[in-house]
Amino acid sequence: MKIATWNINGIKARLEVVKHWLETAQPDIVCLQEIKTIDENFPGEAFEEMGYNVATHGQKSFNGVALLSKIPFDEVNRGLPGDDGDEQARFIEAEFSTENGAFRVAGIYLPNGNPVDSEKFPYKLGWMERLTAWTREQLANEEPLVIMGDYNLIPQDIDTHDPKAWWGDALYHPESLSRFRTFEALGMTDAVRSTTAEPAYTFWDFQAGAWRKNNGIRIDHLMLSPQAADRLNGVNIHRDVRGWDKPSDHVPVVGDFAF
DNA sequence: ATGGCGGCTCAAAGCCGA
Repeated sequence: MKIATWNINGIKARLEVVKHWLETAQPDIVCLQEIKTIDENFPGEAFEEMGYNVATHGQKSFNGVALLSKIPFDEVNRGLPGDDGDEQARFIEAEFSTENGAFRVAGIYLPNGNPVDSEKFPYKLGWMERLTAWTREQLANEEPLVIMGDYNLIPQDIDTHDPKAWWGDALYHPESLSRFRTFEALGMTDAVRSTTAEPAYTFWDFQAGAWRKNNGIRIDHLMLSPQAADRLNGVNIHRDVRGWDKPSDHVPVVGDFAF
């Protein structure tokens, strides 16, 4: 089963690109981030015509996540628990069942957190702590769990073309990394890094010729519970998509699982 | 060399992203 994450940077501007990618890649489950629209305006019919079930957690103008799945949802939950005052749409998760058992998939758009001297940075850190708390609860179920999305986090030097330039940014900051290490220490495996030691970027800025110069960073991740990691056959970053017409600044990351 | 974008919106210039 192919399970994918992709920050599309606006569904209105990206619908044709997303449809084309779905046709070529044929993923079974996809989480989209930054749909940038309310649920009512998400073009769910376009994906239903392609055989997907659709669930969204949208928001006007900014943020917003969606799940597309060729197998039916057993249950869908929207919003990251732990802060009733958080109105940003950044989290959706669903339970699925197959003849080989149940598994859970969460799609996240983790806050950027810049600038670090603003209220956005503690919001990011708090969001990461809430994600860790939710994950700790889920792991007690001992089922395959994939938490994937735009983490807005650079795990190591190798995940950026210019570590010195990025160090101290909210995406590569000791406080952000501290929360990420705690999350990993629960037993969550970074799918890409578990299969390659090479640089493998997932984002190239629209500005400054970043794509042409391969000035990328790796911030889109599939993080796996032990039971999901056991069933990982492989993972691919579809970097060619960055070179298509009207691209997002992120590319899809696809895990292949023995579910 | 250095700077270079793109999507969103009360629809123009301002906010946001990473």
